[in-house]
Amino acid sequence: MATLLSIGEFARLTHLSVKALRHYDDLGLVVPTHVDPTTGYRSYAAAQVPTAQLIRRLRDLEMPLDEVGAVLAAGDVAARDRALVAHLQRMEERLAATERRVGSLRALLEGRLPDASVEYRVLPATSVFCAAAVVDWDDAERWLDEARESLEADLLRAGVASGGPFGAVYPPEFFTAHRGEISAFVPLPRNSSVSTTARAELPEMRAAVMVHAGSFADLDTTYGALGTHVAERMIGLDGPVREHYLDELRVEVCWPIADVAVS
Amino acid sequence: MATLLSIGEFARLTHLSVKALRHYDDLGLVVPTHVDPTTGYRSYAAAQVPTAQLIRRLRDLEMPLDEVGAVLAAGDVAARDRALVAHLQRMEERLAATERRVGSLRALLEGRLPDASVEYRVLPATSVFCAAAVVDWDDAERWLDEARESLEADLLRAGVASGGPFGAVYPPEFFTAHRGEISAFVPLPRNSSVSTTARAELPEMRAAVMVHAGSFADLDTTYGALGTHVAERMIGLDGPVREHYLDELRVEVCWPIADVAVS
DNA sequence: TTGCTCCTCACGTCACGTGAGGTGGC
DNA sequence: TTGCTCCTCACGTCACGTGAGGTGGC
Repeated sequence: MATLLSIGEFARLTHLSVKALRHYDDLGLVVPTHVDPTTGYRSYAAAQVPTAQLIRRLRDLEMPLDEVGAVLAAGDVAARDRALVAHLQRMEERLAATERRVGSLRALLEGRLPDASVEYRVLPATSVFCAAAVVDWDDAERWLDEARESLEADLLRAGVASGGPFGAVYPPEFFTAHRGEISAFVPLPRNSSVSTTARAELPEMRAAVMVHAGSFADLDTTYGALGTHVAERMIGLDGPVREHYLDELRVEVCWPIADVAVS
Repeated sequence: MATLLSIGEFARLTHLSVKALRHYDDLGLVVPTHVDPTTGYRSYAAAQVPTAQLIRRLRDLEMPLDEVGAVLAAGDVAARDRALVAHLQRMEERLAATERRVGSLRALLEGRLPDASVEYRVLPATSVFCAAAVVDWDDAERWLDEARESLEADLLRAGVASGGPFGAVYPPEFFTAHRGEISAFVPLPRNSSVSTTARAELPEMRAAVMVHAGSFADLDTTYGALGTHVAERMIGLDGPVREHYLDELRVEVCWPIADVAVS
């Protein structure tokens, strides 16, 4: 004879609102043990309190409801813990991103803007190992990290050293629609003869180049300075932008420009 | 002769999506300096880039758009900085809350549940200084802190010491609808004769009492244990719950029960 | 002429919250 | 009989994203 609780009582015990509980019922996350067929009144068992407490904690940590469902449905403790650890890791990443963004806001307010100079350059056609995928704006950094690892593993397998810094190509849609096909690449040494499916050729490109130094959260200021420079001189093209990741702190941004450009 | 940029170019310079830019135009946050009357094409000035960069940073930090608008419209730097500092402070509070919640999740998963015992007690009618307001669930902790400060200031002004721990009364709706009229109170000494508008009488109350020790993020587990205890014995009433804040770590939760209850 | 960017609705997303309008149990 | 809790739609919120369907400039 289990103790049954009305939805209002269950709400008070679990600190979940009645509206939230009905929503979780609709989604099948916490289904009342009994529903009166004529009135529709929900009755919860006291044994359902721990489930509700878990959901509340996961939601407090902003886990999406479909992932909450996966956690609840996880057959064994190991599968459940994997999902939980993955979420906690994402939260930590977001936390670190927030700190960088606070720094970036401070930098902007204090007028610490990039003062690097613009240089015109012809990037020669280059053989590369390349990985491409349609990626959402917010997933780009994560994807890029993975692509880098994968490409460096390819280099190792092929037994060649890289012929230059890791980089990526971003098409216009990536900036306008915050989603587009990014290509990540590692240059091969000149005259390298490896041939795998990952091998590709980057075409020659005339570019206005600016080196961004500092946090990636500030990268837009370099885009602003470089893009404004190019727009004022009316030499910009609509083509893809190339970035070269020189080291932890410096990114070379290469903005496509017309042939006519001179320094 | 300022440089004009199409919405696509402006998007690439600022790292804001075209859809977001149109949204900000609709809200009047970044209005293009020129809109073609026949085609509706938007043209942005290079001078609008810094505004866009500020918005991007504020949005990255999850500032709501109406507050962003207030920041942009702030007449002087002092007003702008007040709004920014207020937001950064809220972010820090949320960050601290997240850490507490991670701890709370760990505690639940590791089975570190409250094992305090339930005690039946008659809380006598009490004279108090009282502050009440309709408060949303998420604002409750902040409101309670303010109320406490204000009530303690009242005590000082009246020249009396408190007659017991600070506390609050929560009506059923507060738990079921996550919004309701909370009353915060400080007890007055017995036979105190101060009379101000803030003075009120808390009625006598029969209660099942459990002391919660630990983080407030875990308070629901005590509610679960206490509420289950009361429900199993069918002695619970639908009245308001009273909490007494004994010290930084301990809260006394008083659940209303029927007269018939005995231990 | 063909793409391409750009335009404006209208609707979708996510996790509920907010009423409207109505019914059963004490 | 009167409140009270509970019920089910239907729509609102927030900051955009996702198409649909269409037009101007090179």
